Amino acid sequence: MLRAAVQLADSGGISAVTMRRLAEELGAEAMSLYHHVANKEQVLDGVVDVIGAEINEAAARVTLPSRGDDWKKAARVHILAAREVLLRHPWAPGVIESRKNASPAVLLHMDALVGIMRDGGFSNDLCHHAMHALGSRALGFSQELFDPGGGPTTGEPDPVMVAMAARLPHLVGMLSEVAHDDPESTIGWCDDQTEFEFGLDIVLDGLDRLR
Amino acid sequence: MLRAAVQLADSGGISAVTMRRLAEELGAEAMSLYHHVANKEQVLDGVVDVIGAEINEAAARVTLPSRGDDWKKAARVHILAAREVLLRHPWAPGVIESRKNASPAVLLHMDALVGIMRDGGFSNDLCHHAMHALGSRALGFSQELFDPGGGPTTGEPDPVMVAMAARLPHLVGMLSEVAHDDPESTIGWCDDQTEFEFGLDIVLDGLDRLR
DNA sequence: GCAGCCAGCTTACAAGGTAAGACGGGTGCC
DNA sequence: GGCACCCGTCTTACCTTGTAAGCTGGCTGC
Repeated sequence: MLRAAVQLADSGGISAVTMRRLAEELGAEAMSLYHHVANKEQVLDGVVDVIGAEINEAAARVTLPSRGDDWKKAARVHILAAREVLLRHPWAPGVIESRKNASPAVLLHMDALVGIMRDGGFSNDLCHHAMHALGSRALGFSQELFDPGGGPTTGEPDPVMVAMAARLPHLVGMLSEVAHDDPESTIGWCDDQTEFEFGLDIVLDGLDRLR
Repeated sequence: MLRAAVQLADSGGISAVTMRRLAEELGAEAMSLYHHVANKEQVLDGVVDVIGAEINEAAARVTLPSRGDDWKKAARVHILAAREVLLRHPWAPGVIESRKNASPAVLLHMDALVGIMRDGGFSNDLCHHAMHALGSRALGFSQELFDPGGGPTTGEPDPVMVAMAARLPHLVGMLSEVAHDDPESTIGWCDDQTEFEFGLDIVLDGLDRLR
């Protein structure tokens, strides 16, 4: 059932996951699902856990030594492994963030990350701050604020936006200079690999300095 | 209409904002609203814009000089002003993240932030990276991964969680040492002021170093 | 005084989650 | 061998929500 839900989301986005469609996919009726889960929330919890398990598998494949200074490299590949999984499931970040309860699999991932930091010499207190500072980056994504799916210039320019642009001198100046290449390989708008790693490295470097 | 929507969300969460309830609040019928907006998405866009305007007002009240080394302090108070607004509207981060299109007011806020960085001597390219590295922190929040609303120990311990704990040595060790004080003044779980500022400072310091 | 528009209203529909029970077949106990 | 019980499934139906379609009454401009 959870596998089917992941498949549905992969092909049609998370909104494609309805109890009826899920049941249909399994050759059953919607209400039959309720003998296995209490409600849809539990389905989504389970889906997150499936993704979490996939992340743990991926992370296990790239484990590096993490003693002392090595912690940073180890944490980095750990996190980037998680990111690779999420790139295959672009709907997952949203679902993960919507969960009220922690997924066991995701907790395992976080535990491993804390373990790496402790190996690196972090105090428990610093680990705690570090996990918060990383936030969703620990799982391999960083929610971008706006996400113009189609592309920057679909059709003629919006007159409201043109009027707006005059009041955004810095932003317009910045964006006109910085072209957004490589629209592939992204989760969101500019959340491409480069930007993600840039932000990640800032945080990891900052933590290393505090270590 | 947008004001009423914000009020509804403030008192009952974002799920309280339905077209029918919104209309009722205004002494009208649901379908009447559709003469002013094309669909509910536009209502939410507008709501974000209202919050964005509130943020800009708050930020305008605490502007600091931003030349040279001062940029960091200026950016910091700018961002913390935004955060204060969002603390009054805990449902807003979720709505903001769900938007497909940028809100003019939020763009103004980001433009101001870029302006501060440029004053500080950032190149356009570094500004761009910086905005991505900040992500939602630029607006004053950082989505936490899990959000146990009620509290950590509601009722007796969940047996599944107890079994799980044995496999999470680092996490359990860390959390048992680090008690979570001050559950007030939070948006999410541990996203309290301290953690937010910790993460923010790491990023700002990292950017300052690259400046 | 009339055409036309504007903003509201009524009605109705299509999803979607899920409550309430009917049903059918297998199991364990007498 | 028979019967009570239970488990998993199905049918039906309800409620909530967004929104399509079209009616209506009053104001405005000619």
